[in-house]
Amino acid sequence: MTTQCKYCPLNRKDAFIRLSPEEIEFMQKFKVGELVIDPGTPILMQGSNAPQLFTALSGMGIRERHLKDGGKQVINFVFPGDFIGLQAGLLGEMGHSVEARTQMRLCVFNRSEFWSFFKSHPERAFDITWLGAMEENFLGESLATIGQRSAIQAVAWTMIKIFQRGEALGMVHNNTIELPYTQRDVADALGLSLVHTNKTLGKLKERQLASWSDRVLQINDLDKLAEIAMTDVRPPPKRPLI
Amino acid sequence: MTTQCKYCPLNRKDAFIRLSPEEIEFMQKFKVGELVIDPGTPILMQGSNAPQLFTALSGMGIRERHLKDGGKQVINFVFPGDFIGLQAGLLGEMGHSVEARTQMRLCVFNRSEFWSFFKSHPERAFDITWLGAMEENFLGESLATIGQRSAIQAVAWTMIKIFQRGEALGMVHNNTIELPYTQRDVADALGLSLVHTNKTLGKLKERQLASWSDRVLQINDLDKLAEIAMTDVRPPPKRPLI
DNA sequence: CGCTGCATTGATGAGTGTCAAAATTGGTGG
DNA sequence: CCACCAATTTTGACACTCATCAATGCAGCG
Repeated sequence: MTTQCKYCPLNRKDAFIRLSPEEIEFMQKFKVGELVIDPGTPILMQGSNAPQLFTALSGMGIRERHLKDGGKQVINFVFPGDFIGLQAGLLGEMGHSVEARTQMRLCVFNRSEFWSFFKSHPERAFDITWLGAMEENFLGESLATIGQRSAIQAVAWTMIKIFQRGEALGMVHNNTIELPYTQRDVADALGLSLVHTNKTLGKLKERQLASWSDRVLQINDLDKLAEIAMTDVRPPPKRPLI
Repeated sequence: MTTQCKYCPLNRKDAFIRLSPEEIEFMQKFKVGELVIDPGTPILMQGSNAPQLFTALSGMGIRERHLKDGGKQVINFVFPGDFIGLQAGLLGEMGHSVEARTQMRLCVFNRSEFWSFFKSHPERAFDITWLGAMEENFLGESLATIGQRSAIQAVAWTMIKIFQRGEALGMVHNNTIELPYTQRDVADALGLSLVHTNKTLGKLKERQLASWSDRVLQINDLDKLAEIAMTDVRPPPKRPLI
């Protein structure tokens, strides 16, 4: 088998808390395979009761919530190492959809074993809950962004968040990171119109703070960006890997 | 002792999954006491590493996130049965503050026992994670509200959510529920200005859909409200009680 | 009885949304 | 290699929701 957890490249990244050999062996039991999907492929659908859960091994995507009128709200961006399907596993129904934006490689777990996971390995159950709490924390910050920050503050905040996540994963080179997202994605994440998002990004470029074109985001002045966004430049803490 | 879990009035409400006598006995071991606080009292502070966690036994409050410029975002409203301090217990730091809006009675747990909680009772650990996932789900919906819905849609949505939570707790009589919140709280929850929130509530009253004055919210036409809010009138599922 | 906090109302303007079209990019097939 | 098409980015003009400012009313309270 070519999909052994002990060779999982994520476990070596310093974005994550290193799994012990025992933990790796344990996780291996739950892993039922790998899945490679193309950009645009839906991974989980809002409202669905998926039989499988995933961890993103590589590639990027988005979490989005669809509204009745056809509009959508981007909830978060999906990076390597993200656990996908927590709500399906616990609530039996996803509150949002997850869709690939690049080609992605996914680690696949059976939802039916989710419960035994909790019962047999409390440390790992704790880690799952930890991830849930982190996501809750992030969504609270996002709420504050959409609700309280102006367009330029919000866009600056988003660029910082994306950049710092990428940095922790070693995706940043020369203050530069390649992103598969469109300006529409960012607009939908911030509750702004596409046009206004575009113009706001233009302002950041004018001011030499950040420029995003040709799928590449370059951060020129992180501190000044953070000042505009009214946020700290605190890198994300190490996360457990599921 | 007057604070026995087996007499907990919440456990009889049909908003909650009934705890078995064994579970009640188990929870009793973690309970270290009760706390009664006045309106306006902070329960947990954003950024703090609280040694204690709580369950709201009675009364109401708000979760709010403070911004550097003095603004604030209300994250959610706190109702009886809500678990308070998940982030402190897991992440070691609260992402938001929690503040009482009425007098509240709180069930107090020691954070130091949180871990043994996970280790010794996986069912209860699962329940905690379930609550976290529900909160995450709700915050996603809130994001969609603030980001995508217009003022009147957002206000209608909020009234529905509050009303339905109250209903599950038996706080609704004659389509009427008493609320301790101010219009400022709602404005801060929706990222709207106080003035505009007031005027929007006025519109709902004009249209005979909902009226909120003298601390009492009356819902006249839930279905039409839901139509405006672009949402379903699905009551919240039963929750576990921690 | 004069506070103080909250609700209410009107007037004005800024920040964003909407509409429309052009420019750019990337992909595809001839 | 070019021509064409679809998706995305960019730009300008205009409209409108919502924020801000300011004043009044109203109730609770020491």
